[in-house]
Amino acid sequence: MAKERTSPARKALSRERVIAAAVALADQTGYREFSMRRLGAELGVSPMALYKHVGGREELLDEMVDVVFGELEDPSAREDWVTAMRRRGVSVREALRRHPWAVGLMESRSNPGPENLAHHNAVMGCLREAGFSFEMAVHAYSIQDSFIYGFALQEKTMGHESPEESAQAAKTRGKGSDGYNEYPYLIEVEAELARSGYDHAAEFEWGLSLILESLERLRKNSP
Amino acid sequence: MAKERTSPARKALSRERVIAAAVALADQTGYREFSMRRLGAELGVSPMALYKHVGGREELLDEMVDVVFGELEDPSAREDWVTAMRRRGVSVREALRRHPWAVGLMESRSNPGPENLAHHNAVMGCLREAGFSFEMAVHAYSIQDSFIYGFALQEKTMGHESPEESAQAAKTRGKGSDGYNEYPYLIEVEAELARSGYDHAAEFEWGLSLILESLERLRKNSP
DNA sequence: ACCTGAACACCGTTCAAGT
DNA sequence: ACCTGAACACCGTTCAAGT
Repeated sequence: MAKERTSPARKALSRERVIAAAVALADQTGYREFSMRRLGAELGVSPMALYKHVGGREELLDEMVDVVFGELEDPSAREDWVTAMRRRGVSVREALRRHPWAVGLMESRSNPGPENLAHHNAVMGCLREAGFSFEMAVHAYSIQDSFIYGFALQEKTMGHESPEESAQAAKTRGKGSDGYNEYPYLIEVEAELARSGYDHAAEFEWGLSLILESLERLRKNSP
Repeated sequence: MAKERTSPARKALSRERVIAAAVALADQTGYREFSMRRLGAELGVSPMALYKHVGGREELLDEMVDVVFGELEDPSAREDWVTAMRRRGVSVREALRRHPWAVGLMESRSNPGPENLAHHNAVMGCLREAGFSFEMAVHAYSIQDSFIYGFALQEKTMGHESPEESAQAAKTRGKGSDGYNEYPYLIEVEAELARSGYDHAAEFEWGLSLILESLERLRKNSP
């Protein structure tokens, strides 16, 4: 018999397997708990084995971020630009809810991966094809992504509660917070949120719509 | 002579001195390099001495973030709400340029400090007094902060270059990037940025204005 | 070729000990 | 009352050694 695996229990490591396991580990444990050593343990391997496949922590993070970019909706479809952008915006928010560790990272990697480049190209293409000038397309891209990533940042903090859950949270928070007495408008917020809750998805779509409709108005009123 | 300082060289530690030194250290070295041990060294003291004054790393970060909130412009002034909000928005961006380590942290601290609460109360108050309904004021607050913090996040990545510097950067980046050939719209971006550069301040104010003017339109057209 | 152990230079934090 | 040293349980990463 020719060359045979001596320890057959574990599948051989590969770059793809390391990256996939890294994303899964970060999804489960969060960014704070994610480490090379834990990832090694998760794969049943010494931490140093990883370095034969991924170069280092920073390079691995680059790859993980590109996995998330790969999950975003491609706006190149032939719909009108507003619904194309709305859908891709919603898909970014949803991807960042699945992968909260990616929130501060999507726009902070200094060497973007292929999925990242392809997505940026597709968004810019969608806007240019819709008739935006170059300057306007840059503005439109900037304001959308600022809103989307900023919203994701805030939502990450406030948690993934449903409207009902956040109403309950606000109610119990209101009890102990005597320190709020100097802040009448914050008391109103707590009281109203305790009544009706806070619907993150609805808030996101309200903001995204305002931005897209304003951009569409500008697009229509230009040469 | 009564009780006298035995080691006079170092001023005595205090909560305030620790917090101020922490902000200064983070400003200089960035979030990545900031640590309790380095802060101790900076203050000429063992790392463990800090724990008599600040409870721990997380509590210290809470206090540092509240220092930044204390630097924001108070929108309670009696101007019209649009310029009040515009000014406070600009002041948030500027504060986050002075303190880039605070970018992911402003909206992610789970127990807000007094400056944080006072600022939120003032913003909400400004919007309510301007005639926004409670629901609309929440929308208006959410979309503004999403945009502002998201913009700061992106700007932090791209660096604090002047328009001229970023033009130069885009030019040299364009040379080596043969991989961009599949992405025609990205090539356009690189080419245009190499010509005109990218003015972060102008981009920020364009986006903020679009949001504020859209909100003002909604406010005027309501009961 | 692929993986490992020991080591290095770091973390935050606890706790008993010093003054 | 305030600070320290040694220790614990972690990091990312290098490098010589194993198979």
